[in-house]
Amino acid sequence: MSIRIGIVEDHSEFRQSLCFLIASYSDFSVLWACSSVEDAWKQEPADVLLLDINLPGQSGIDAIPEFRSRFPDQKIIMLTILEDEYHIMQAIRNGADGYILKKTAPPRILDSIQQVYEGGAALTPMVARQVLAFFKPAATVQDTNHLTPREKEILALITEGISTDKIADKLFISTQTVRNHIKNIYEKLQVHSKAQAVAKALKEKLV
Amino acid sequence: MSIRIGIVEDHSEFRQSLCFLIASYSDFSVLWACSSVEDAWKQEPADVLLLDINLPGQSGIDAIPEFRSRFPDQKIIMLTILEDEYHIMQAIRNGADGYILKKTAPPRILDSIQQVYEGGAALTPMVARQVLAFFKPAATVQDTNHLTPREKEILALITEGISTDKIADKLFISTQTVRNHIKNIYEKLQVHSKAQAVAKALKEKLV
DNA sequence: ATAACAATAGCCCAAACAGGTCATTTTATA
DNA sequence: TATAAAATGACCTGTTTGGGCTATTGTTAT
Repeated sequence: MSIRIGIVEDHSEFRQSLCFLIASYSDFSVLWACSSVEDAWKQEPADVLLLDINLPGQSGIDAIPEFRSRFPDQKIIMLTILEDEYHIMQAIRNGADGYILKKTAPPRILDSIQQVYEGGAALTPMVARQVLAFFKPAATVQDTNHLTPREKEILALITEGISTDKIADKLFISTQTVRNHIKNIYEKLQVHSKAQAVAKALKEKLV
Repeated sequence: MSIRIGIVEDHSEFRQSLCFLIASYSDFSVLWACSSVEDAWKQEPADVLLLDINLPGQSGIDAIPEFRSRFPDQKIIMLTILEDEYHIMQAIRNGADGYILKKTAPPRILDSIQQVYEGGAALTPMVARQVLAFFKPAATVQDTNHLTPREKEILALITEGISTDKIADKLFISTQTVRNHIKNIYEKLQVHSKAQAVAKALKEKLV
């Protein structure tokens, strides 16, 4: 069974090229292709949606939430020429699973579709760079200084809801050791359970 | 001129494999390969550095800032088996240009090196997904609506770190009832422990 | 060299928790 | 007035956690 793709792209030439490209691989098939968000509502859900931003009528970015609520399982990849921070971040905040540029080499576009279909996210390298840039100035002035690196690491894993045993597996140390670290964390944070530790860590941005 | 690569990887077998892989492409060459951060300081700057996280001595993540200040032009790609949020975000905050998993197919590893060398960033799809997840806080407002008022109330108390028994006392209902509510909350939030419930509630502002 | 700290690992016990199934009552609303 | 949803309560089982200990190995700083 091939991955069924929906295309929303108003530039007819590029839309045609995409269709030909996709049709030339047996793993992919074009379920439908249209030129506006409004037309897309009349279509059945695809596995993966290739969505342009600049469209006649509603913008592709603004349509993401509605696509998601109508067809929660349909993955959404933005395929656009826009590579500015504003559009990238808006798309991501609205829930896009991928953001790739039209100038991307055809095989890479198909790679991205495959990756997103498999549950990953796909970002063109230059887009990925801008996304990562958002995290650099962080440097979170942490009050956690009294927590050792190992303790911070374990607290972060607890905050992800991972059990003591799983943390031990992940860090390649014994369960006992993890439990000791947890006890020390509790003492430093003045809490008595994982739920409290998670609350404190998240509320005070220790993680 | 080929892209000169530095490798810091303590697992000798994997290090060898990487060297062979890279050597088999004319566009890439291994400038040096060593097994610890400490050894890496003795090497000359590479174009792109493949850096493991779990290493004897200093962790690859902690070494990123020093690599960056010593050799600002050297790109850094984390190449690791760790795919948890904590390590990913730490690496990004510290300034990594890429984060890919060791299980990545060899051609994709080389793709990533090329992309990073060209000024982009490279993220394995599953890593990209976790990074993007950081930007969608809203979206889940809907999800809270299916929690009943009583469930929200109890979730809030759990988030304060109060035990099941104490919650029962506070609400003048039996411990069993509280436990049933908690079970229902777990099912609706798709979690399996209080720590996870607190994390989800706080991260998605359900409380 | 010695003290302090971090990270590792183990033991025991009691309390808390998670998962499963079932049943009753109240409340809202179609 | 059916009926669906919410809130209440219970039993059983096995797992996880929290708190109390001790102890070894490194590393760091005095």
